[in-house]
Amino acid sequence: MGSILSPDDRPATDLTARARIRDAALAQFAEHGTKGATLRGIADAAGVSLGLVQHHFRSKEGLRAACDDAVVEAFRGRLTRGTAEGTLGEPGLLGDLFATSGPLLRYLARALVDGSSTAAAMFDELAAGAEDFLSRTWPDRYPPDSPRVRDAASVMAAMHSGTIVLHGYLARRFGDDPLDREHATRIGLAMLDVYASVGEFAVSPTGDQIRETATRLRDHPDT
Amino acid sequence: MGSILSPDDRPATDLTARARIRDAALAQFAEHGTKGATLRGIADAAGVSLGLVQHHFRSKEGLRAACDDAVVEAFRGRLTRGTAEGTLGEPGLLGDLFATSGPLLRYLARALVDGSSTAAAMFDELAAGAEDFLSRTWPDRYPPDSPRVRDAASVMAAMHSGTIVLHGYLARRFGDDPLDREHATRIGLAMLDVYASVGEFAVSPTGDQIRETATRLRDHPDT
DNA sequence: TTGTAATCTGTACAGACGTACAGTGAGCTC
DNA sequence: GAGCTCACTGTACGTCTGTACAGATTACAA
Repeated sequence: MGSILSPDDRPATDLTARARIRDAALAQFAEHGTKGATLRGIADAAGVSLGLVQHHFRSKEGLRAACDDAVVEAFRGRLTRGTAEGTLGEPGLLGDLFATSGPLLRYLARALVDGSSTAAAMFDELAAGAEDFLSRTWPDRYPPDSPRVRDAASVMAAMHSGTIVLHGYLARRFGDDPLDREHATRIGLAMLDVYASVGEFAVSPTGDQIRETATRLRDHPDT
Repeated sequence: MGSILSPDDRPATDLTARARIRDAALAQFAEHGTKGATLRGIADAAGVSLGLVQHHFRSKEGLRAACDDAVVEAFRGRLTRGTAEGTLGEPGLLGDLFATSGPLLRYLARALVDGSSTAAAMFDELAAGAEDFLSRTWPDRYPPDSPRVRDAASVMAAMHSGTIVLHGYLARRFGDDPLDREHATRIGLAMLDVYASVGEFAVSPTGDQIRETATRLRDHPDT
């Protein structure tokens, strides 16, 4: 049934037509966006007629909802487990996430921009995990529910999601698509490098200076 | 002429029709994407007829190119200056970037995902700046043109761009849109927080452990 | 005033889109 | 084997889209 959820080696013809349509929709939505993808294009990619797509999913919105469901189904275990273990916000999870099936992440990346409620929920879950991580690791710096931890966690979620949303540009610069399983860890390792180095920079005198300038600019927005 | 480039206080009716159309297109493209925005919707928003849009920009692609030109025009000075001063990759520039006109950044964020050559060039410029910054600040860690600095700079560019691309989610969580000038510095300050803290984490024993796991996973991709 | 170019409007058209629906055939039950 | 359900196809319809184009209006130069 899964096709994408449990990548078996069976040829595509062995899949249910319904699953084949959903997989094709996942790819088309990911590549062309919600508006750009067409039911006829999806039907062609799945090797079925336009009518069958309607028969199984009623409408375009219904098909999109089915794609959303497939994503949450695939990520549910991973996310809830991450939340339970309290490791959701730690950088390691992102690498784990990258190890997941590429098509799903590609779809999620587009859905994040096209604005689906599922993607929004996932972003919030990521931010909540980051908030928990920050508050747990540096309780004095990030008191739970403080504005500071809320801002930092939100931005952290956006930065990490950004590497998924913009994976196409990374693929172009890397030579390999980082969303393919064999190069999944490459983003994670680079992120560790960035954090280690720019982290040094952030606590350096120059970093303090930037922080002061920004703070002054925020409190006294003149010139 | 500028309208967006030099925000004067004159009412919209004082602007050239051509400039009004371009401004409306910027906003519509930013909100609905290249595919989702329609020439009729743009014409309505600008208060002109559909025919006039064609007259001034020939085609939808022509209008999009004009929007791209407006963006590079607005950013050219800023970016070249940043490159000359060698400050393009430093975190401070992002705050500077955020202080620019909101509509332009919103358009750029969408263009980055919809895939315009202009957006791609700007991403590359950002990555090149980050590469320069890393190599200049930590020459031994990031030898110029090494794979390591290339990976780190690419991911850094993606993370920073991510805060722009996903600004809608930040706006929802912040309560204020961070792309409005008065809250421009909020993202920058939060980023400094994230870098300072996660930077500590990245060089901690736990960070080393994650790095080792990821490296082993990369070199020996078995279970 | 006449002529010419630029600005601007309205209509018309071909194609692509989502959706509705009649119809076909295979499998299954009673 | 009659009846039924379900997977599946093909066609048709109304709407929306980008584009083309004729014509009206204005600005300006000769």
